[in-house]
Amino acid sequence: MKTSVVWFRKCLRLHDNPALLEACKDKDSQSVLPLFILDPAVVGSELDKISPNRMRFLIECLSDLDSQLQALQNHGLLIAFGNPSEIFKEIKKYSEYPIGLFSDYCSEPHGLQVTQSIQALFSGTDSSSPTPVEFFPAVHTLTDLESVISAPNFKQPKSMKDAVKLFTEYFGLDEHGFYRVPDPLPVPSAIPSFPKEFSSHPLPFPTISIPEIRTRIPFPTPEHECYFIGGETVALRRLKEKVSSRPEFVNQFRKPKTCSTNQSQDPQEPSTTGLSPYLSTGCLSVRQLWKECEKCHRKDDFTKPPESLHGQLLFREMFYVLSRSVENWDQVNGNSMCKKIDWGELDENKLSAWEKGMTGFPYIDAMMRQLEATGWMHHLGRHAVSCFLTRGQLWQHWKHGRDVFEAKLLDSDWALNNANWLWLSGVAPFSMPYFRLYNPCPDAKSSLNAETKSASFIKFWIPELKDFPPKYIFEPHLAPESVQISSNCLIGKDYPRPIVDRKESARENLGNFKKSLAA
DNA sequence: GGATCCGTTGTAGCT
DNA sequence: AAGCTACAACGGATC
Repeated sequence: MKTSVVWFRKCLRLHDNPALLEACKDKDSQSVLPLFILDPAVVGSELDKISPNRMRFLIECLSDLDSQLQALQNHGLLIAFGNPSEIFKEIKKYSEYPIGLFSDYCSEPHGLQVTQSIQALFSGTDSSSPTPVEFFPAVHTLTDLESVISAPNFKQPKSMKDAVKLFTEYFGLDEHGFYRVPDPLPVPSAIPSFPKEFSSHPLPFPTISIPEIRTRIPFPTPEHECYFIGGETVALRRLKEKVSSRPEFVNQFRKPKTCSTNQSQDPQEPSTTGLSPYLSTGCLSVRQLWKECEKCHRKDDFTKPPESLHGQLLFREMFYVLSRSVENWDQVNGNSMCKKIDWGELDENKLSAWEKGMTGFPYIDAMMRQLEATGWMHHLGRHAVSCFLTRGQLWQHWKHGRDVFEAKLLDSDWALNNANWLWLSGVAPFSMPYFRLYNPCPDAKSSLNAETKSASFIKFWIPELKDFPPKYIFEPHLAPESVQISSNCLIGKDYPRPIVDRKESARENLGNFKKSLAA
């Protein structure tokens, strides 16, 4: 007889959760302890390492998980607050029965280190019989990263072509040419009872309840900042609404053609699926999403990678493979995927103008204010603002932008965030001609903005410009003074002048980039 | 081994 | 409105 701990790590859900399912199926599990650990190394000891909005989203994920567990068990989620291996040390000592640990694999450096110390803890000589510890692979990603990167012929993928080759070999193809991705696992029909000694308080390790966490972060968040609500329930509903019930949308999906300035009735509803925050927190299984897209593809003709939704997921997978196999993935030094560019000294004013959405470039500023307020930004907006901050206009080191995204994005993901900054700043050896810049003022002629629809997006996030004629909305400093007066917004007073000349800075930066590459 | 091709999603200006 | 061409011109893979 044993107590099985199901440690929810990067997988805050009941569906397609092998750790939970196996713990429930295990004949020796006389009780199951569903556990989440709030790790100060991740969230900060004052819960201030990530933005309040990200904390808010996380709480909602945990709260949803808790109520779903309660429906299947006589108890809900236990939330511990501290260093995971210390907590497991205490759990082992305190538990009435031997502990079995069921969890999911984590590929991030901190996660790997934690996994290692826990494995050491459970294989220690202090217990008479070895206790089973299992970290299930291929839970947060489609592939088992360890087996991918340890394959004898493994080569780090640098393009979609490489990635397709790698994943075709890994999965194999079925008779219709689809990858043989296993079906997602079902939700367990019942969960063995909660171990009773863990339901009495206090426990010999720090715990924290959801209401307690709420009191410790700045609340309430204004309503318009809570567009994405965390949790598996919302994730599965969104999956159905955005993907499963829209085969035409899925089959015709072309990422570069989607609109970055959300032109639907709802100014906050993305033109894409908006599922990324649910993938990063593991409220939604990537395998489940893959399979739902595949079901659509089986009905009709469909777009192909890299533009398709499957293509987007393949990039995600490729970046995960790289993040696990490239040493020092988030560093400049010792990172084989990072070209050395002389970014010079940090310019606090430029960085802060960028972060606050006060650069005087409305498209850039609207994107950055949306990020600050809601924790989300369209992928092409991310391209534009990261290019703008680095090789495009402001010539600031990519790591500063990376840190801002890391703290604020609801879909923050260590592997992907670093990958995208390496790529967009031009330092990664992925195919990306460094001279290919994004225009921070994409005007009405550009394919990005048919007519003046984007103006409503910009006005929504930059109320200073709400009366401005769409003609000048991307470059308001070019509006004649009379227009500025009648639009109730004087440029340089009510809204900043552009902090750099966009063409001049681009020309200069291109030269600097070339110089650094030649050096 | 020099030429050529191509790269997740560019931009500007024309028809 | 969508599609074409020119722009500028890297670096790795392929021929």
